[in-house]
Amino acid sequence: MKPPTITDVAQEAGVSVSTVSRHLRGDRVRAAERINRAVARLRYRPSPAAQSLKSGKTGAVALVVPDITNPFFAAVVRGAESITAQGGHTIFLANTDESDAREAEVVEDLITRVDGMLLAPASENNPSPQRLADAGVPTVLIDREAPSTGRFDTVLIDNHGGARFAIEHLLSNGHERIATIAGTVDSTPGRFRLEGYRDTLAAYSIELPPEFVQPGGFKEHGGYQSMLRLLALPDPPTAVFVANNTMTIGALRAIKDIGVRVPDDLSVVGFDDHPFSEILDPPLTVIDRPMEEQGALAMRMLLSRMNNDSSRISRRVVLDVRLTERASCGPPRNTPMGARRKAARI
Amino acid sequence: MKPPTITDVAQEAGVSVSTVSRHLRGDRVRAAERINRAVARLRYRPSPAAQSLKSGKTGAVALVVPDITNPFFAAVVRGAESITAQGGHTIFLANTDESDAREAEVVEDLITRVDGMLLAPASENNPSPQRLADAGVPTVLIDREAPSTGRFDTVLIDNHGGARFAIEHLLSNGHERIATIAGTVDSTPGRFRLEGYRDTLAAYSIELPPEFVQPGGFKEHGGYQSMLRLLALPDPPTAVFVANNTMTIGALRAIKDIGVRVPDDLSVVGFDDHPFSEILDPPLTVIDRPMEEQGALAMRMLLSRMNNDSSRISRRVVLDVRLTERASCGPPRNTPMGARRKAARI
DNA sequence: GTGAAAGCGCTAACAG
DNA sequence: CTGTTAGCGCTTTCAC
Repeated sequence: MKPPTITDVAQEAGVSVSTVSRHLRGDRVRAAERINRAVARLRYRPSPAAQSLKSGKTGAVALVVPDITNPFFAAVVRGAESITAQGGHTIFLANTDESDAREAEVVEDLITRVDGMLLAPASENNPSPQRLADAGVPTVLIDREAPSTGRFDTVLIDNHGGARFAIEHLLSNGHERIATIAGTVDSTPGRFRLEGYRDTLAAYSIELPPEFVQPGGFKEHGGYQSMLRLLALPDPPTAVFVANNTMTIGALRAIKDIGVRVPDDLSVVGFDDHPFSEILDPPLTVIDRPMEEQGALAMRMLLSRMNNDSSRISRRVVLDVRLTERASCGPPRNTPMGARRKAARI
Repeated sequence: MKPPTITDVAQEAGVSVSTVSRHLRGDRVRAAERINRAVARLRYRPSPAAQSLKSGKTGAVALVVPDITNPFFAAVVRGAESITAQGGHTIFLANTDESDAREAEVVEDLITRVDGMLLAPASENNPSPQRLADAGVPTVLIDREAPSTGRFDTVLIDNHGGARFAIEHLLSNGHERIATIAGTVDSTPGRFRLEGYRDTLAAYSIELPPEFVQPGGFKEHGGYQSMLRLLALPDPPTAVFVANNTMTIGALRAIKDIGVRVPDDLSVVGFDDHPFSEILDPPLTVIDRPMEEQGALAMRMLLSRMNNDSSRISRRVVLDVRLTERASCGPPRNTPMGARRKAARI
């Protein structure tokens, strides 16, 4: 019942193991046909363990993301897979659930099992990229930078610009009391989307109370809680920029629970599109980006690193984002005088 | 720059490799402290390739699903991970995109890399489970059965009953012209949800035109197209049962595009809950099930198979589902006489 | 307790 | 073009 080995195949085909090995790896061999038959008859499958013990290559790459449920990361996976499809690399997918601790475990475990890694670190003060570098595992960072910036190939998007687009869109609708539900602030997208929010408001000389920035940790529940707090403010915002799609789901649930109307009572802009965005009532205005391309690009860069490119200079790509306007934004409602007065005081 | 081996550690600690090996696997050893220090200093990590070449075990299990984007499968993953967390098994996740061909590739590739597999086959006439059985890889099927039913441990849900709950709910609202957007009909859930629909209608002596069954292939786009076709019928249904969550998204998009109102013009019941279901307008009535439990249970069964349990009899678990009533169903609207006449003719 | 040594299945010189 | 052979890093007898 033990699986057949290359020796069994060699015997069955009446050749030596090296001939079998050569044939399997593509060399021209006389006994090709006989070997094929032997392989088929025995249902021989080469042992990856033996292969990688010998060659030092595993034939696999890992793709580690904070949240597979998020359609953004799902798209990244598709993009990455589209590149490996033809070439013979297995992709191992792993989920860290936005947790540094979980990521450390996962990376530690995968580090010896793969030839390269695509990683979207849970946070910026996260040792994983360094571990990978120390272990000599080619690594490309996706969407999030490493503490020691500049040392890794990275595929980012223009988070700061995206936030700016969102805020300016709200501004152009006449809003000033604009709040944000921020992501994990020590992650690249969380940080820059928040900075984009702040810088844009500052550029328009708008000052807002600190409670207008609510942390949502990129999780649905965080979005829900944050929106609840925002809505409970004595002087609530007339517009909210939510820094990712999962938090937006939570935020909209809170909005629904409270009975606030969008966009009449509150305008909303999300970050990252989602299949559901269009069927919401009203459809959601979002900042969108080339998701699959981000995954595909990252995989191409990784493959190139793994193949040869040992250049010391790391590449840092920043992809553009754009505003997809739907119907969740409108002019601010008439604020009661009391609210106005308080607003003026800030 | 080569990674340190167990020999390096042995040298550094001044003991033999076997002592190091023993210590690492938990045996009591005198030089424990010294070995630990050597391991740390050298940053030694055992080579999984060498370990599994020797032991025949990979320390990994695979979890292969048709669509990671689907929150149902995401929940299954969480459930499965919750079981392995403590124990030392790496989980490799893989996506087959509802494709038999892709699944064959993925399974073929993983078959030599793991000690066991959790698989949700893309369809019932799919050779993968058989391949796994032939290769002697312990396998537990999730949500979908194998052609040779009864030979595999399987964790299912009551698809037929779920469909019945949905149809009876619609019936109790006064609907008779009930259509369905079916999933992949050659997959277990697709088949039984459709049979549940048919059997329930038959039990109430309701006959409907064949166009009332539209295939959606479990994909969002399929749901969209199917709903479009349903709505374009000269005599459209007053209610629709959509056989999974992703198709429901597509169906609702079509509904929105056409301008049909839910539940006024059309009542909708979905299968499988989704974070978005609650924030839709109206919130969606769905058939719900214990998703994480399905994953956790499957993983427990797999682990038990891998550990010892070589009993020939396979276990087949069927979990209950329930109707989560929200607001997407109501009484049928007044049908114009023309429609009535045609309906009577069927 | 510990060490020496035999392989696990495969690849890549090396010598024909 | 083909066969022989030496390991890759580790676990596990087997003797001590």
